[in-house]
Amino acid sequence: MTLPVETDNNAPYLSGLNPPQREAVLTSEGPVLVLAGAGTGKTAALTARLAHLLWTRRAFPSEILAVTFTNKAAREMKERVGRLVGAAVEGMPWLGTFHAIGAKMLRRHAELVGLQSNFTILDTDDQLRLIKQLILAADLDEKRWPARQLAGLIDEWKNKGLTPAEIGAGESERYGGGRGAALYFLYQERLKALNACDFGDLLLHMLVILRTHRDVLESYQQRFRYILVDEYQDTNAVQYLWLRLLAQERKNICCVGDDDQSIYSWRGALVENILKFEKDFPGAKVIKLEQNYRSTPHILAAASGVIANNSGRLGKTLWTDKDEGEKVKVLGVWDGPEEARRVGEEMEGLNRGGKSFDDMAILVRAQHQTREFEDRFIAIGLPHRILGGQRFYERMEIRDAVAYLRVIAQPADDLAFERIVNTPKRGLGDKALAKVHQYARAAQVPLTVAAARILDTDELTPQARRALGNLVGDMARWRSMGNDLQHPDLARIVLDESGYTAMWQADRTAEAAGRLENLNELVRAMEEYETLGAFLEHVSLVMDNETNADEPKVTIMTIHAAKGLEFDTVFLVGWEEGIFPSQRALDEGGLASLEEERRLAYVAITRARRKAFILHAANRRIYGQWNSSIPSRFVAELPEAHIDSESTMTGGASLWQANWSERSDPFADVSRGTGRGPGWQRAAGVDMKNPGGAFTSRTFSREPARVVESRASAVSFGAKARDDLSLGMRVFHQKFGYGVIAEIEGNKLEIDFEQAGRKRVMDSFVTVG
DNA sequence: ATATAATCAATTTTT
DNA sequence: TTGATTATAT
Repeated sequence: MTLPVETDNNAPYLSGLNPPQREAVLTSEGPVLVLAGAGTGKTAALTARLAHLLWTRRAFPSEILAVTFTNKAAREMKERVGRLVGAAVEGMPWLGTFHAIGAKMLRRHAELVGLQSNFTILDTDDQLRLIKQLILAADLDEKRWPARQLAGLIDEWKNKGLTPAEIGAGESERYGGGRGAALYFLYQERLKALNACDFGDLLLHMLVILRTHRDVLESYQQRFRYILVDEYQDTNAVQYLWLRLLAQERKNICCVGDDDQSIYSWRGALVENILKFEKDFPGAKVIKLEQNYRSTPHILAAASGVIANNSGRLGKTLWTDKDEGEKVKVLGVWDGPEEARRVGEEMEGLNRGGKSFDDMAILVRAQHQTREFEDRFIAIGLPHRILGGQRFYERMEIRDAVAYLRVIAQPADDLAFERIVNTPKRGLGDKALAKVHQYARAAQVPLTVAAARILDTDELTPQARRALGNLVGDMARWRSMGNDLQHPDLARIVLDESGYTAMWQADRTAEAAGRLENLNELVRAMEEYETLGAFLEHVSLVMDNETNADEPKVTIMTIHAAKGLEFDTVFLVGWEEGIFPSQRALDEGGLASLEEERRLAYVAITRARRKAFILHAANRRIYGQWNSSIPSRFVAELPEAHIDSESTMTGGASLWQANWSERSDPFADVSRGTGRGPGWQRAAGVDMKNPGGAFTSRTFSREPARVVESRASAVSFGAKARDDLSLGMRVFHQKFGYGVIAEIEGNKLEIDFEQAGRKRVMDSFVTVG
């Protein structure tokens, strides 16, 4: 501390902070770990800390590294610091997400890993298409070895900070019969050839550079006098290694997080990072923020009661000076539709009582649960928005448009070229494209170059040649126009001249108008960026969509998406074993996963300011099958003194609760659906014979149901035809409706449909009717 | 080259 | 059940 304490205490950015928050702000030197419970004013402390460093001239804005996980968090921090210290934030070039900062650094040192500084950043979709090509080339069966699996594996390795050379035989065995590492290597080679990298590379390449180039590492160690990390419990191995290298020299690193809110282990986050902080940075000061400014005592007690069942916590005790408020309401209902109905009624009631729909949210465990509520709310006209669906930049039309721009900005971008070469349709199909590919491979040039050159040969059919010639000519023209045209104007011209806009104008489907609107919005968004390159960087890194808030709406979203948000009233739905905690987590990750699910429950409850509802249904339809369900074990973990229970079924909640204590493992004889494995088949077997009566099947049918032959296996018996069908019989088909059998050929039928005309169909797809 | 039929696979999600 | 993806038929 160089400045007198008094000066510090009077500083404007300290007003309104409680003592531990102040400590977190003022302890600027040395390693600091701030354990910030939910709703304890973490962001306030964090931004004040930044303001403090700047205000007291401990560092220039360019000397502070401040990393967050999401763009939203970065934006918010920028805004709030700006409010405290004025325009100085403008000069904070190193405040951003891990990936944005990684990209920024990597552009400066790209040549050290064999890239040019204008490399493209591929999104998951591009990545997957590229991997599919590799799998095809490697002569692997894509059925047995899905591209997604390899993509996931490569991602996992990158998250762990492993380059292809560092993949051991055991790891390599996880894909393609031991070819995992080799394919990872090929993938990286391919990326290099495309002058591209994926998200993982933004961090991994930089880690490699920092490790192998002392001068680069030292220059960053010198530059970053202070390092600040938000959501530290979410860091993965690469990010951790990165931070450790960068902080090694000055050791002024401040990490903020909450071990109880670690819910991203499935994408590589390591809670251990936060648990072992004191070991990593000896002499670290640990500061706990425990005063909660968000929720009522009942809500906090409910959340604490649940999370207390976890082991290995750092341990915090949240408290508040707010008034008691209402107890958490636990509501048991008969089935999913009733759950939606009750939530809707409750929300309308609150709204009549003067609460805005904006202050209410429904939190689900999995995205598909949103449907039930959407259906219901559309039916009753309750204004709502569903968050976390498709993002703006993931929409087809946006990706197409961006692909056009990428090809123009980056001629080596083969993936973008492939995407647009026949969109809109210009008669360049598989075989024409295959020729271009072949040429490109032989000549070792990008597809755009190959396309131009192949025009001089007679390889293509005349019409394909003409179509490709037009496209190549257009692209050349657009590229040269790029020099003396504003990029939004260029984009408009490209979209028009390519026929892309026309394609959607001609489209009479319901979505077409919206897509055109999106394209307009895209061009408008471009105006905010200096160059086309800067815009493309934004597109690949900043995948969030601004939701325009017009009329008040209730929000429906996943718990994951709700982290960091808060609402007056929160509805936590689907608290049933198998749904929450999710069966898959339980099956795959054992106790560790169960504890993560519990943290998820903790996050969910702590989103509520005034009132939380927790619902569970006795019956639920999952993938078309009715299943019975029992309340989540988390319901039983809620401390009784802080909840009000109600059940709309006779017998009430006590019936369920009793079930829990009577048997140590209530699932031992219950087949629950996981969607795979024999357990799923058993469950399906039970319910097929007893549709809608799942309650009975669970409680009274002790015998494991026989495995029912699925339709798929009947089909695989090939020519064996059904014996219940004959010529002239009237049958029903899902897609075509009713029709009469005109011919039977083994298991294939010719049917004259009343609406759709004559079709050939497999017999397993029709029912007698 | 495209439209249509069959098959598959269904947590959480950022960048 | 639904939707997305892939294979097949026109």
